[in-house]
Amino acid sequence: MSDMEHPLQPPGRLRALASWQVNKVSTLSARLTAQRMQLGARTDFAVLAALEEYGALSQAEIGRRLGLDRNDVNGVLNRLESHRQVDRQTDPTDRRRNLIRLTPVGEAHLEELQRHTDAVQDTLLAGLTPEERQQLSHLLSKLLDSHQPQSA
Amino acid sequence: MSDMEHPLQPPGRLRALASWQVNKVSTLSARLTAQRMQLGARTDFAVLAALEEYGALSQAEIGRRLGLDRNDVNGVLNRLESHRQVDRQTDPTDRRRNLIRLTPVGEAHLEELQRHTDAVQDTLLAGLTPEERQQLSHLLSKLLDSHQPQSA
DNA sequence: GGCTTATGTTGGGGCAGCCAACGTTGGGTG
DNA sequence: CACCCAACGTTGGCTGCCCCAACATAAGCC
Repeated sequence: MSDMEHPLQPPGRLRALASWQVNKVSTLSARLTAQRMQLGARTDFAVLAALEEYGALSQAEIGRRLGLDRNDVNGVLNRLESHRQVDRQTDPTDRRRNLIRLTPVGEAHLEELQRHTDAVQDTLLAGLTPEERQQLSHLLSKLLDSHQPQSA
Repeated sequence: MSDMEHPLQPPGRLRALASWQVNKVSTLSARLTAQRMQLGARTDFAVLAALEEYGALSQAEIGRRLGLDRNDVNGVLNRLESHRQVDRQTDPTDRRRNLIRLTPVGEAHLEELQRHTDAVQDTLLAGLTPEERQQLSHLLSKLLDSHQPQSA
């Protein structure tokens, strides 16, 4: 072996850094996602999932639940609405709000994205045992929960 | 209390998704970072750390070790060089390469950034016990290692 | 000598998070 | 009631990060 190729490892100051690791895993996940679908579909998936689980929501409420900025929610909805995946109409009981509703087209799209998402998930976590996956998810959940007002 | 504020939880389809969780933790980390330093300082820190640990490197090698694009490495180095934190000169043994060297100014800056980074780290992981932090870091390392050719 | 490869550089595209501002609407208070 | 404040949707813009394409130069290989 002698002094074969350098391992090309990142410096130790970074290897130990949780924020660095998380960043890398995040972009890795983005890369894997881009191989199977449009990158922006991740946000679409999140919004559609929120509507499917909670029914009609206002744009601000979507943003709060997903940790997204109001502006960005607006942009996503414009795209979804143009594809008829979502229905947008002013709330009669509060004319400031827009009530966003999932259409059948949107539901179908949600399920399709779910399949792609699951596939990405499997690829991403391929190196971990089922127990480790569960552990990782649990730790991340706990971390996120500890930062309650993760507004946006 | 009755039916106080909705929990404002994200939909279940996302809560269980490792890629979603990782994304959220990553942006959370970015937010915490932005409170203490320039956002771009994260990449500066990475580059400076690589130079400090491995000595003089070429730009391409920096990119490979950190998982950064050659172009972006170039941009960072332009900034670092303009601040005299880094020294750039063509490698006499291979005139294609630029040998990048850390200057004393750069070393000082690295240590300063290290302090800020540690503080961010503590805030980010505040909700986890030391054992959990170690576990999380270990799992993320294993995940990253399982995707060897994480080129850039 | 020619071929391929690597390197640095320039320029550009796209996504994501964020902030500021505006007009509209509701809720509350005087 | 008039008034002020808070929330909402919308527009526009900025920054960081990842990525791709192209080019000229320089090394290495046959």
